[in-house]
Amino acid sequence: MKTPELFDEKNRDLTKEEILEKVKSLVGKQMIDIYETNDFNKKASFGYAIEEGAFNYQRNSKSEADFRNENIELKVTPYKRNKNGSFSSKERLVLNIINYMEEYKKTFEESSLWAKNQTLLILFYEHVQNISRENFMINYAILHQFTENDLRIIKNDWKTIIDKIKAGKAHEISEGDTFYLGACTKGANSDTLRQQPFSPILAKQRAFSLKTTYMTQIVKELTSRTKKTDSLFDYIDLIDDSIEESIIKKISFYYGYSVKALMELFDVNSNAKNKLEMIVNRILGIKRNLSDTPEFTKANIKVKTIRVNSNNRIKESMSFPAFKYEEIVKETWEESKTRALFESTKFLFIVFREKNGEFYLDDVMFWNMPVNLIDNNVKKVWDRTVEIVKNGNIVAGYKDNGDRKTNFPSTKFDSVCHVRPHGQNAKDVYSLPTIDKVTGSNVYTKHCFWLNNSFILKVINKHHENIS
DNA sequence: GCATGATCATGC
DNA sequence: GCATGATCATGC
Repeated sequence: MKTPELFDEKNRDLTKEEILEKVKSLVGKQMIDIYETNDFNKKASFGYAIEEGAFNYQRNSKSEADFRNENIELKVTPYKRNKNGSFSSKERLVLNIINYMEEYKKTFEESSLWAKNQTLLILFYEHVQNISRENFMINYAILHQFTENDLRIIKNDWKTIIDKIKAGKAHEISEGDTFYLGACTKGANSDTLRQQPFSPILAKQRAFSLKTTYMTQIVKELTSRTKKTDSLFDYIDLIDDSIEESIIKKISFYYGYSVKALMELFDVNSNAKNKLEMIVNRILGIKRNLSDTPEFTKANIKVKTIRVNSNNRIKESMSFPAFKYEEIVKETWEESKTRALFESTKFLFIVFREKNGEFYLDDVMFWNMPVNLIDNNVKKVWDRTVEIVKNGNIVAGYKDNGDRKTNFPSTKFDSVCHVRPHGQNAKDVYSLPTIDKVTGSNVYTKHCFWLNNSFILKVINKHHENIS
């Protein structure tokens, strides 16, 4: 095991060529190789082993980049293979901790973020289930510099975060606020709190980070040598450096057009089921789906088309991927998939309103769920759901037609969300951690969290009032 | 008429 | 075959 006096800080002054030379020798190496050839503690993280072992400088939390002469910051991060064979990033990439008391005084160019993270040397290793971490292998290394378009979006994201600090709302920062650059919680636990300059309320300690979805896009580019996906920027110009403004401006030009007129105008096949989304794609001039553009993938934006009936109601609530019963009972709320889903997703709502029997394009808005709703309403529903599953208490009884009635929290339980089936049919099931008391079965129909239609209506009506 | 259980349809 | 966005169907 290395002791500090053996480190040589001069290694932080290596030239770019020397750094890349060394990195080349690391690609294809397993953790165990790096531990052994560098006499390094096997319990250490891959990142530490590379910094202290392979590069022989002491790990630090300095505000300058690791390789200070070249201004290159070293990162080691995992990716994984999905069930369908594709690859995605396992985690967000954490950059530097945000000092709420200082960061707001700076311009982006002077920011701690930019000072340290202009150029990232990212080493990717594959995280594989059921193999010992010592055998994880570095498979890719890239010197990442932000493209001009990425940078414009990241600057805008940085400003969004800073604006929240300036408004005395550092405690309300959420990853869903921004597109590529997030502010994720970072500390010994989620209770690590810090002062903020414009409010007495202590805020969770957070770090700038590149969202998991942003990292996934990089992983996809590395792992697939084939097609490049449509870039949104091949079709639209960024206005005021913001995805948000650009898309709203382009779509809002067609406010008041009927679905029928838009379908004729953009030559959309009338039989298509997802015709509303197709219309939006055509308005933006995108060949495939808006949600498949790298920008929307990187920013984790879900596109949802919403129809408001003439009686000012939305017929359907909004569904999400089904949760796994066995998983959800093992999670804590803070670490749960459900919390992550609502915190990190940004929505693009495209609203069509019915008038005289026909739907008209009416509004476009980006939205993400405020943190207080996530940690109060959604948590309440989640807690109740977990309790029911844990106790084998899902089924409450049967209706006359044989349909089962459940104890899952309904729309009456909470104003924001509820739990309902979401599968191919009642036989589409996931296994239960506890046998259900009524059915005696160890499986149950897949369910998911749904946003209440009444809640969605409130969100879009409020937006409608604010702009008109 | 709505809430809730169930299911469809598409794409990978 | 399954995940996911979207919608149907009917008992209360």
